[in-house]
Amino acid sequence: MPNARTEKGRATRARIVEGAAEVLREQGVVLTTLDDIRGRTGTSKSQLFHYFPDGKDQLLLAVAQFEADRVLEDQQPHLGRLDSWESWRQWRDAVVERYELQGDHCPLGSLFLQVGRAGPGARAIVAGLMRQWQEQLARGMRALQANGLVPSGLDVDRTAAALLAGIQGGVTIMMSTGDSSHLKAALDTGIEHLRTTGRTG
Amino acid sequence: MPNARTEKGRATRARIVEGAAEVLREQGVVLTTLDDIRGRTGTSKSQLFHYFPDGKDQLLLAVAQFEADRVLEDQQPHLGRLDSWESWRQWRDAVVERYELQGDHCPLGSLFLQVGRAGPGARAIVAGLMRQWQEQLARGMRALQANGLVPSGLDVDRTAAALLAGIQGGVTIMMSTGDSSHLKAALDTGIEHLRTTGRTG
DNA sequence: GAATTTCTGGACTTGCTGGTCCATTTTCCA
DNA sequence: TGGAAAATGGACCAGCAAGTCCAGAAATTC
Repeated sequence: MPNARTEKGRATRARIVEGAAEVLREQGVVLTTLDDIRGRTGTSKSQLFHYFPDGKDQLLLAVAQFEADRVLEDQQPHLGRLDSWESWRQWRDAVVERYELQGDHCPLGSLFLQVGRAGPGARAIVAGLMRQWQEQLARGMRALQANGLVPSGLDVDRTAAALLAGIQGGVTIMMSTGDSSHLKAALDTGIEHLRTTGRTG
Repeated sequence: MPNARTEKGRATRARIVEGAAEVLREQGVVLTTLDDIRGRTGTSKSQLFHYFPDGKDQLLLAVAQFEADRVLEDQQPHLGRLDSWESWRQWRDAVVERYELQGDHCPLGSLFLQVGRAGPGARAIVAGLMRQWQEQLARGMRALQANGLVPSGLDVDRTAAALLAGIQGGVTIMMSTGDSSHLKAALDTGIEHLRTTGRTG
Protein backbone atom coordinates (compact mmCIF):
# COMPACT_ATOMS: atom_id res chain seq x y z
CA MET A 1 0.00 0.00 0.00
CA PRO A 2 2.18 2.83 -1.23
CA ASN A 3 1.74 6.22 0.41
CA ALA A 4 -0.13 4.74 3.33
CA ARG A 5 2.74 3.62 5.51
CA THR A 6 1.11 4.22 8.82
CA GLU A 7 -2.00 2.95 10.53
CA LYS A 8 -3.64 6.33 10.34
CA GLY A 9 -2.69 6.56 6.70
CA ARG A 10 -4.30 3.25 5.80
CA ALA A 11 -7.44 4.28 7.64
CA THR A 12 -7.61 7.54 5.74
CA ARG A 13 -7.05 5.83 2.44
CA ALA A 14 -9.81 3.36 3.17
CA ARG A 15 -12.11 6.17 4.25
CA ILE A 16 -11.49 7.93 0.97
CA VAL A 17 -12.23 4.84 -1.13
CA GLU A 18 -15.39 3.96 0.75
CA GLY A 19 -16.65 7.52 0.84
CA ALA A 20 -15.91 7.97 -2.82
CA ALA A 21 -17.81 4.78 -3.58
CA GLU A 22 -20.82 6.18 -1.74
CA VAL A 23 -20.77 9.47 -3.56
CA LEU A 24 -20.28 7.77 -6.89
CA ARG A 25 -23.19 5.46 -6.26
CA GLU A 26 -25.39 8.43 -5.47
CA GLN A 27 -24.35 10.88 -8.13
CA GLY A 28 -22.67 8.88 -10.83
CA VAL A 29 -19.20 9.40 -12.17
CA VAL A 30 -19.95 12.31 -14.41
CA LEU A 31 -21.37 14.54 -11.73
CA THR A 32 -18.91 13.65 -9.00
CA THR A 33 -15.98 15.98 -8.41
CA LEU A 34 -12.99 15.59 -6.20
CA ASP A 35 -14.46 18.27 -3.99
CA ASP A 36 -17.56 16.15 -3.46
CA ILE A 37 -15.38 13.29 -2.33
CA ARG A 38 -13.34 15.64 -0.21
CA GLY A 39 -16.47 16.90 1.47
CA ARG A 40 -17.91 13.48 2.11
CA THR A 41 -14.74 11.98 3.48
CA GLY A 42 -13.58 15.00 5.47
CA THR A 43 -10.24 15.17 3.74
CA SER A 44 -8.19 17.78 2.01
CA LYS A 45 -7.04 18.02 -1.56
CA SER A 46 -3.52 17.13 -0.62
CA GLN A 47 -4.66 13.96 1.08
CA LEU A 48 -6.44 12.81 -2.04
CA PHE A 49 -3.32 13.31 -4.07
CA HIS A 50 -1.10 11.95 -1.38
CA TYR A 51 -2.83 8.58 -1.50
CA PHE A 52 -3.61 8.67 -5.20
CA PRO A 53 -0.70 10.50 -6.81
CA ASP A 54 -1.96 9.78 -10.32
CA GLY A 55 -5.12 11.67 -9.59
CA LYS A 56 -8.75 11.01 -10.17
CA ASP A 57 -8.35 8.06 -12.51
CA GLN A 58 -6.33 6.17 -9.98
CA LEU A 59 -8.92 6.83 -7.31
CA LEU A 60 -11.74 5.75 -9.59
CA LEU A 61 -9.87 2.57 -10.35
CA ALA A 62 -9.49 1.83 -6.66
CA VAL A 63 -13.20 2.38 -6.16
CA ALA A 64 -13.96 0.11 -9.09
CA GLN A 65 -11.94 -2.65 -7.52
CA PHE A 66 -13.66 -2.05 -4.20
CA GLU A 67 -17.08 -2.31 -5.81
CA ALA A 68 -16.15 -5.33 -7.88
CA ASP A 69 -15.14 -7.19 -4.75
CA ARG A 70 -18.47 -6.35 -3.15
CA VAL A 71 -20.46 -7.77 -6.03
CA LEU A 72 -19.45 -11.36 -5.40
CA GLU A 73 -19.30 -10.98 -1.62
CA ASP A 74 -22.90 -9.85 -1.54
CA GLN A 75 -23.97 -13.07 -3.22
CA GLN A 76 -22.34 -15.27 -0.66
CA PRO A 77 -22.77 -17.73 0.83
CA HIS A 78 -25.41 -18.72 -1.73
CA LEU A 79 -23.21 -18.39 -4.80
CA GLY A 80 -20.73 -20.83 -3.32
CA ARG A 81 -23.25 -23.58 -2.65
CA LEU A 82 -25.36 -23.96 -5.75
CA ASP A 83 -25.83 -27.71 -5.42
CA SER A 84 -29.60 -28.02 -5.07
CA TRP A 85 -32.66 -26.37 -6.55
CA GLU A 86 -33.37 -24.78 -3.20
CA SER A 87 -29.91 -23.20 -3.07
CA TRP A 88 -30.37 -21.84 -6.56
CA ARG A 89 -33.63 -20.27 -5.47
CA GLN A 90 -32.00 -18.66 -2.47
CA TRP A 91 -29.22 -17.28 -4.61
CA ARG A 92 -31.74 -15.94 -7.09
CA ASP A 93 -33.54 -14.12 -4.30
CA ALA A 94 -30.29 -12.71 -2.97
CA VAL A 95 -29.36 -11.31 -6.37
CA VAL A 96 -32.75 -9.72 -6.87
CA GLU A 97 -32.73 -8.23 -3.42
CA ARG A 98 -29.25 -6.85 -3.72
CA TYR A 99 -29.92 -5.03 -6.95
CA GLU A 100 -33.38 -3.84 -6.03
CA LEU A 101 -31.88 -2.41 -2.90
CA GLN A 102 -29.07 -0.79 -4.78
CA GLY A 103 -31.66 1.11 -6.69
CA ASP A 104 -31.11 2.67 -10.01
CA HIS A 105 -27.39 2.98 -10.23
CA CYS A 106 -24.68 0.56 -11.13
CA PRO A 107 -21.36 1.62 -9.67
CA LEU A 108 -19.34 -0.50 -12.02
CA GLY A 109 -21.24 0.15 -15.19
CA SER A 110 -20.59 3.82 -15.06
CA LEU A 111 -17.13 3.53 -13.59
CA PHE A 112 -15.67 1.51 -16.36
CA LEU A 113 -17.27 3.75 -18.91
CA GLN A 114 -15.22 6.58 -17.53
CA VAL A 115 -11.90 4.86 -17.08
CA GLY A 116 -12.53 1.85 -19.21
CA ARG A 117 -11.83 3.17 -22.62
CA ALA A 118 -8.44 4.60 -21.96
CA GLY A 119 -6.87 2.30 -19.44
CA PRO A 120 -6.63 -1.45 -19.50
CA GLY A 121 -6.95 -1.32 -15.74
CA ALA A 122 -10.70 -0.97 -15.59
CA ARG A 123 -11.19 -3.57 -18.27
CA ALA A 124 -9.13 -6.01 -16.31
CA ILE A 125 -11.25 -5.45 -13.21
CA VAL A 126 -14.50 -6.01 -15.05
CA ALA A 127 -13.18 -8.94 -17.02
CA GLY A 128 -11.90 -10.54 -13.84
CA LEU A 129 -15.21 -10.09 -12.09
CA MET A 130 -17.11 -11.60 -14.99
CA ARG A 131 -14.75 -14.55 -15.17
CA GLN A 132 -15.06 -15.34 -11.48
CA TRP A 133 -18.80 -14.90 -11.49
CA GLN A 134 -19.26 -17.17 -14.47
CA GLU A 135 -16.94 -19.74 -12.97
CA GLN A 136 -19.00 -19.93 -9.82
CA LEU A 137 -22.19 -20.35 -11.82
CA ALA A 138 -20.57 -23.08 -13.86
CA ARG A 139 -19.40 -24.80 -10.71
CA GLY A 140 -22.95 -24.74 -9.40
CA MET A 141 -24.22 -26.29 -12.59
CA ARG A 142 -21.65 -29.04 -12.38
CA ALA A 143 -22.78 -29.68 -8.84
CA LEU A 144 -26.31 -30.16 -10.16
CA GLN A 145 -24.95 -32.56 -12.74
CA ALA A 146 -23.10 -34.48 -10.06
CA ASN A 147 -26.34 -34.79 -8.13
CA GLY A 148 -28.13 -36.05 -11.19
CA LEU A 149 -30.41 -33.04 -11.33
CA VAL A 150 -29.17 -31.86 -14.69
CA PRO A 151 -28.16 -34.05 -17.64
CA SER A 152 -24.41 -34.40 -18.04
CA GLY A 153 -24.66 -33.44 -21.69
CA LEU A 154 -25.37 -29.81 -20.83
CA ASP A 155 -22.85 -27.30 -22.13
CA VAL A 156 -22.14 -25.81 -18.75
CA ASP A 157 -19.85 -23.01 -19.85
CA ARG A 158 -22.19 -21.72 -22.50
CA THR A 159 -25.19 -21.92 -20.20
CA ALA A 160 -23.33 -20.11 -17.46
CA ALA A 161 -22.28 -17.42 -19.90
CA ALA A 162 -25.88 -16.97 -21.00
CA LEU A 163 -27.14 -16.74 -17.44
CA LEU A 164 -24.49 -14.19 -16.56
CA ALA A 165 -25.43 -12.15 -19.62
CA GLY A 166 -29.06 -12.27 -18.55
CA ILE A 167 -28.22 -10.96 -15.11
CA GLN A 168 -26.09 -8.18 -16.51
CA GLY A 169 -28.77 -7.16 -18.94
CA GLY A 170 -31.46 -7.40 -16.30
CA VAL A 171 -29.53 -5.07 -14.06
CA THR A 172 -28.81 -2.69 -16.92
CA ILE A 173 -32.43 -2.50 -17.91
CA MET A 174 -33.46 -2.06 -14.31
CA MET A 175 -31.16 0.88 -13.96
CA SER A 176 -32.61 2.66 -16.93
CA THR A 177 -36.25 1.81 -16.39
CA GLY A 178 -36.48 1.21 -12.65
CA ASP A 179 -38.19 -2.11 -13.30
CA SER A 180 -36.68 -5.34 -12.04
CA SER A 181 -38.91 -7.67 -14.00
CA HIS A 182 -36.29 -8.30 -16.66
CA LEU A 183 -33.76 -9.33 -14.07
CA LYS A 184 -36.25 -11.71 -12.52
CA ALA A 185 -37.25 -13.05 -15.91
CA ALA A 186 -33.63 -13.71 -16.83
CA LEU A 187 -32.93 -15.52 -13.58
CA ASP A 188 -36.11 -17.54 -13.57
CA THR A 189 -35.92 -18.48 -17.21
CA GLY A 190 -32.27 -19.40 -16.86
CA ILE A 191 -32.94 -21.68 -13.92
CA GLU A 192 -35.98 -23.11 -15.61
CA HIS A 193 -33.82 -23.87 -18.61
CA LEU A 194 -31.58 -25.91 -16.34
CA ARG A 195 -34.55 -27.83 -15.05
CA THR A 196 -36.00 -28.67 -18.42
CA THR A 197 -33.05 -28.92 -20.76
CA GLY A 198 -31.94 -32.20 -22.20
CA ARG A 199 -35.25 -33.87 -21.46
CA THR A 200 -36.37 -33.77 -25.05
CA GLY A 201 -37.13 -37.01 -26.76
CA MET B 1 -38.84 21.03 -35.58
CA PRO B 2 -38.28 24.23 -33.64
CA ASN B 3 -35.43 26.44 -34.74
CA ALA B 4 -35.11 24.69 -38.04
CA ARG B 5 -37.74 26.47 -40.02
CA THR B 6 -36.05 26.32 -43.37
CA GLU B 7 -34.80 23.54 -45.60
CA LYS B 8 -31.22 24.52 -45.03
CA GLY B 9 -31.87 24.68 -41.32
CA ARG B 10 -33.24 21.15 -41.16
CA ALA B 11 -30.27 19.88 -43.13
CA THR B 12 -27.85 21.54 -40.74
CA ARG B 13 -29.66 20.19 -37.74
CA ALA B 14 -29.56 16.69 -39.17
CA ARG B 15 -25.88 17.04 -39.99
CA ILE B 16 -25.20 18.02 -36.41
CA VAL B 17 -27.06 15.06 -34.96
CA GLU B 18 -25.50 12.52 -37.28
CA GLY B 19 -22.02 13.94 -36.90
CA ALA B 20 -22.37 14.09 -33.15
CA ALA B 21 -23.49 10.47 -33.15
CA GLU B 22 -20.33 9.52 -35.03
CA VAL B 23 -18.03 11.37 -32.68
CA LEU B 24 -19.80 9.99 -29.64
CA ARG B 25 -19.52 6.46 -30.94
CA GLU B 26 -15.80 6.93 -31.45
CA GLN B 27 -14.84 8.81 -28.34
CA GLY B 28 -17.58 8.21 -25.84
CA VAL B 29 -19.63 10.85 -24.10
CA VAL B 30 -17.10 11.78 -21.47
CA LEU B 31 -14.35 12.71 -23.88
CA THR B 32 -16.50 14.45 -26.46
CA THR B 33 -16.73 18.22 -26.35
CA LEU B 34 -18.92 20.57 -28.28
CA ASP B 35 -15.82 21.68 -30.14
CA ASP B 36 -15.27 18.11 -31.34
CA ILE B 37 -18.79 18.07 -32.68
CA ARG B 38 -18.32 21.50 -34.17
CA GLY B 39 -15.19 20.34 -35.92
CA ARG B 40 -16.72 17.16 -37.27
CA THR B 41 -19.88 18.77 -38.55
CA GLY B 42 -18.34 21.96 -39.84
CA THR B 43 -20.56 24.19 -37.78
CA SER B 44 -20.12 27.09 -35.41
CA LYS B 45 -20.90 27.40 -31.76
CA SER B 46 -23.88 29.58 -32.45
CA GLN B 47 -25.36 26.99 -34.78
CA LEU B 48 -25.17 24.35 -32.11
CA PHE B 49 -27.01 26.58 -29.69
CA HIS B 50 -29.38 27.80 -32.34
CA TYR B 51 -30.70 24.31 -32.96
CA PHE B 52 -30.30 23.10 -29.40
CA PRO B 53 -30.99 26.11 -27.20
CA ASP B 54 -30.84 24.06 -24.04
CA GLY B 55 -27.28 23.12 -24.77
CA LYS B 56 -25.36 19.93 -24.70
CA ASP B 57 -27.93 17.85 -22.86
CA GLN B 58 -30.54 18.56 -25.43
CA LEU B 59 -28.17 17.62 -28.22
CA LEU B 60 -27.20 14.41 -26.46
CA LEU B 61 -30.84 13.56 -26.06
CA ALA B 62 -31.44 14.05 -29.76
CA VAL B 63 -28.50 11.79 -30.53
CA ALA B 64 -29.84 9.20 -28.11
CA GLN B 65 -33.15 9.16 -29.94
CA PHE B 66 -31.33 8.91 -33.25
CA GLU B 67 -29.33 5.94 -32.05
CA ALA B 68 -32.31 4.27 -30.45
CA ASP B 69 -34.14 4.36 -33.76
CA ARG B 70 -31.17 2.75 -35.46
CA VAL B 71 -31.07 -0.16 -33.06
CA LEU B 72 -34.34 -1.65 -34.21
CA GLU B 73 -33.89 -0.61 -37.84
CA ASP B 74 -30.61 -2.50 -38.02
CA GLN B 75 -32.39 -5.69 -37.03
CA GLN B 76 -34.91 -5.47 -39.79
CA PRO B 77 -36.32 -7.13 -41.73
CA HIS B 78 -35.47 -10.17 -39.60
CA LEU B 79 -36.93 -8.89 -36.36
CA GLY B 80 -40.28 -8.38 -38.05
CA ARG B 81 -40.56 -11.92 -39.39
CA LEU B 82 -39.67 -14.28 -36.60
CA ASP B 83 -42.09 -17.00 -37.63
CA SER B 84 -39.75 -19.91 -38.34
CA TRP B 85 -36.59 -21.36 -36.83
CA GLU B 86 -34.70 -20.25 -39.90
CA SER B 87 -35.84 -16.66 -39.47
CA TRP B 88 -34.80 -16.71 -35.82
CA ARG B 89 -31.38 -17.90 -36.88
CA GLN B 90 -31.04 -15.12 -39.42
CA TRP B 91 -32.06 -12.55 -36.85
CA ARG B 92 -29.57 -13.98 -34.37
CA ASP B 93 -26.80 -13.63 -36.94
CA ALA B 94 -27.84 -10.08 -37.73
CA VAL B 95 -27.70 -9.08 -34.07
CA VAL B 96 -24.29 -10.63 -33.55
CA GLU B 97 -22.94 -9.03 -36.69
CA ARG B 98 -24.30 -5.63 -35.85
CA TYR B 99 -22.75 -5.50 -32.43
CA GLU B 100 -19.47 -7.09 -33.39
CA LEU B 101 -19.18 -4.50 -36.11
CA GLN B 102 -20.03 -1.71 -33.75
CA GLY B 103 -17.02 -2.70 -31.74
CA ASP B 104 -16.49 -1.88 -28.18
CA HIS B 105 -18.78 1.03 -27.64
CA CYS B 106 -22.46 1.30 -26.95
CA PRO B 107 -23.80 4.68 -27.94
CA LEU B 108 -26.90 4.36 -25.83
CA GLY B 109 -25.35 2.81 -22.78
CA SER B 110 -23.06 5.70 -22.22
CA LEU B 111 -25.49 8.32 -23.41
CA PHE B 112 -28.15 7.58 -20.89
CA LEU B 113 -25.58 7.39 -18.17
CA GLN B 114 -24.77 10.99 -18.85
CA VAL B 115 -28.23 12.40 -19.27
CA GLY B 116 -30.21 9.60 -17.75
CA ARG B 117 -29.99 10.38 -14.14
CA ALA B 118 -31.18 13.94 -14.25
CA GLY B 119 -33.75 13.99 -16.96
CA PRO B 120 -36.66 11.69 -17.54
CA GLY B 121 -36.09 12.22 -21.25
CA ALA B 122 -33.29 9.73 -21.63
CA ARG B 123 -35.09 7.19 -19.51
CA ALA B 124 -38.12 7.47 -21.70
CA ILE B 125 -36.06 6.84 -24.81
CA VAL B 126 -34.43 3.74 -23.39
CA ALA B 127 -37.65 2.45 -21.88
CA GLY B 128 -39.44 2.93 -25.16
CA LEU B 129 -36.75 1.11 -27.07
CA MET B 130 -36.82 -1.80 -24.65
CA ARG B 131 -40.58 -2.02 -24.81
CA GLN B 132 -40.67 -2.09 -28.60
CA TRP B 133 -37.83 -4.56 -28.82
CA GLN B 134 -39.42 -6.91 -26.34
CA GLU B 135 -42.77 -6.61 -28.08
CA GLN B 136 -41.29 -7.68 -31.37
CA LEU B 137 -39.61 -10.66 -29.75
CA ALA B 138 -42.87 -11.61 -28.09
CA ARG B 139 -44.68 -11.32 -31.40
CA GLY B 140 -42.14 -13.65 -32.95
CA MET B 141 -42.66 -16.18 -30.20
CA ARG B 142 -46.41 -16.02 -30.70
CA ALA B 143 -45.85 -16.65 -34.39
CA LEU B 144 -43.94 -19.79 -33.46
CA GLN B 145 -46.82 -20.82 -31.25
CA ALA B 146 -49.27 -20.23 -34.07
CA ASN B 147 -47.17 -22.46 -36.28
CA GLY B 148 -47.14 -25.16 -33.65
CA LEU B 149 -43.40 -24.92 -33.16
CA VAL B 150 -43.62 -23.83 -29.55
CA PRO B 151 -46.14 -25.04 -26.98
CA SER B 152 -48.94 -22.59 -26.34
CA GLY B 153 -48.36 -22.80 -22.62
CA LEU B 154 -45.14 -20.80 -22.87
CA ASP B 155 -45.07 -17.54 -20.92
CA VAL B 156 -44.19 -15.44 -23.92
CA ASP B 157 -43.75 -12.12 -22.16
CA ARG B 158 -41.45 -13.47 -19.54
CA THR B 159 -39.40 -15.41 -22.06
CA ALA B 160 -39.09 -12.37 -24.28
CA ALA B 161 -38.00 -10.27 -21.31
CA ALA B 162 -35.35 -12.82 -20.44
CA LEU B 163 -34.05 -12.96 -23.99
CA LEU B 164 -33.88 -9.19 -24.18
CA ALA B 165 -31.99 -9.10 -20.91
CA GLY B 166 -29.55 -11.66 -22.26
CA ILE B 167 -28.88 -9.58 -25.33
CA GLN B 168 -28.37 -6.44 -23.30
CA GLY B 169 -26.02 -8.17 -20.96
CA GLY B 170 -24.17 -9.85 -23.78
CA VAL B 171 -23.58 -6.50 -25.42
CA THR B 172 -22.54 -4.92 -22.13
CA ILE B 173 -20.03 -7.64 -21.42
CA MET B 174 -18.74 -7.47 -24.94
CA MET B 175 -18.10 -3.79 -24.58
CA SER B 176 -16.05 -4.20 -21.48
CA THR B 177 -14.18 -7.35 -22.44
CA GLY B 178 -14.16 -7.27 -26.23
CA ASP B 179 -15.52 -10.80 -26.31
CA SER B 180 -18.81 -11.58 -28.01
CA SER B 181 -19.19 -15.09 -26.68
CA HIS B 182 -21.62 -14.04 -23.98
CA LEU B 183 -23.88 -12.39 -26.49
CA LYS B 184 -23.84 -15.50 -28.65
CA ALA B 185 -24.42 -17.73 -25.64
CA ALA B 186 -27.41 -15.66 -24.57
CA LEU B 187 -28.95 -15.72 -28.03
CA ASP B 188 -28.30 -19.41 -28.64
CA THR B 189 -29.40 -20.52 -25.22
CA GLY B 190 -32.50 -18.36 -25.45
CA ILE B 191 -33.51 -19.82 -28.79
CA GLU B 192 -32.65 -23.30 -27.62
CA HIS B 193 -34.91 -22.73 -24.64
CA LEU B 194 -37.74 -22.01 -27.06
CA ARG B 195 -37.05 -25.23 -28.93
CA THR B 196 -36.96 -27.44 -25.88
CA THR B 197 -39.33 -25.87 -23.42
CA GLY B 198 -42.58 -27.47 -22.51
CA ARG B 199 -41.54 -30.84 -23.86
CA THR B 200 -40.93 -32.30 -20.46
CA GLY B 201 -42.92 -35.34 -19.43
C1' DG C 1 -37.02 44.28 -54.01
C1' DA C 2 -37.34 45.67 -49.42
C1' DA C 3 -38.43 44.16 -44.85
C1' DT C 4 -38.15 40.50 -41.82
C1' DT C 5 -36.88 36.30 -40.23
C1' DT C 6 -33.62 32.70 -40.08
C1' DC C 7 -29.05 31.15 -40.16
C1' DT C 8 -24.04 31.48 -39.51
C1' DG C 9 -19.23 32.95 -37.77
C1' DG C 10 -16.40 33.45 -34.17
C1' DA C 11 -14.62 36.22 -30.42
C1' DC C 12 -15.41 36.47 -25.62
C1' DT C 13 -16.87 35.39 -20.88
C1' DT C 14 -17.49 32.61 -16.94
C1' DG C 15 -17.25 29.02 -13.92
C1' DC C 16 -15.55 24.98 -12.53
C1' DT C 17 -12.34 21.21 -11.71
C1' DG C 18 -8.27 18.66 -11.66
C1' DG C 19 -3.96 19.35 -10.08
C1' DT C 20 0.21 21.88 -7.66
C1' DC C 21 2.67 23.73 -3.75
C1' DC C 22 4.26 24.64 0.56
C1' DA C 23 3.65 25.40 5.41
C1' DT C 24 2.25 22.96 9.47
C1' DT C 25 1.11 19.15 12.38
C1' DT C 26 1.43 14.45 13.70
C1' DT C 27 3.61 10.08 13.97
C1' DC C 28 7.52 7.08 13.97
C1' DC C 29 11.84 5.38 15.58
C1' DA C 30 16.55 5.33 17.26
C1' DT D 1 13.82 13.48 23.22
C1' DG D 2 14.85 14.98 18.84
C1' DG D 3 15.10 14.52 14.05
C1' DA D 4 13.16 12.29 9.97
C1' DA D 5 9.26 10.71 7.58
C1' DA D 6 4.50 10.74 6.92
C1' DA D 7 0.15 13.05 7.01
C1' DT D 8 -2.69 17.15 6.64
C1' DG D 9 -4.74 21.92 5.48
C1' DG D 10 -5.87 24.91 2.21
C1' DA D 11 -4.56 28.66 -0.83
C1' DC D 12 -3.46 28.92 -5.47
C1' DC D 13 -2.94 27.93 -10.51
C1' DA D 14 -3.99 26.68 -15.31
C1' DG D 15 -6.75 25.02 -18.67
C1' DC D 16 -10.67 23.77 -20.67
C1' DA D 17 -15.31 23.52 -22.04
C1' DA D 18 -20.07 25.22 -21.89
C1' DG D 19 -22.50 28.95 -22.90
C1' DT D 20 -23.24 34.19 -24.48
C1' DC D 21 -23.39 37.82 -27.75
C1' DC D 22 -23.62 40.47 -31.66
C1' DA D 23 -22.54 41.43 -36.30
C1' DG D 24 -23.35 39.96 -40.81
C1' DA D 25 -24.95 36.68 -44.59
C1' DA D 26 -28.67 34.09 -46.58
C1' DA D 27 -33.34 33.02 -46.98
C1' DT D 28 -38.16 33.92 -46.99
C1' DT D 29 -42.24 36.74 -47.48
C1' DC D 30 -45.25 40.14 -49.03
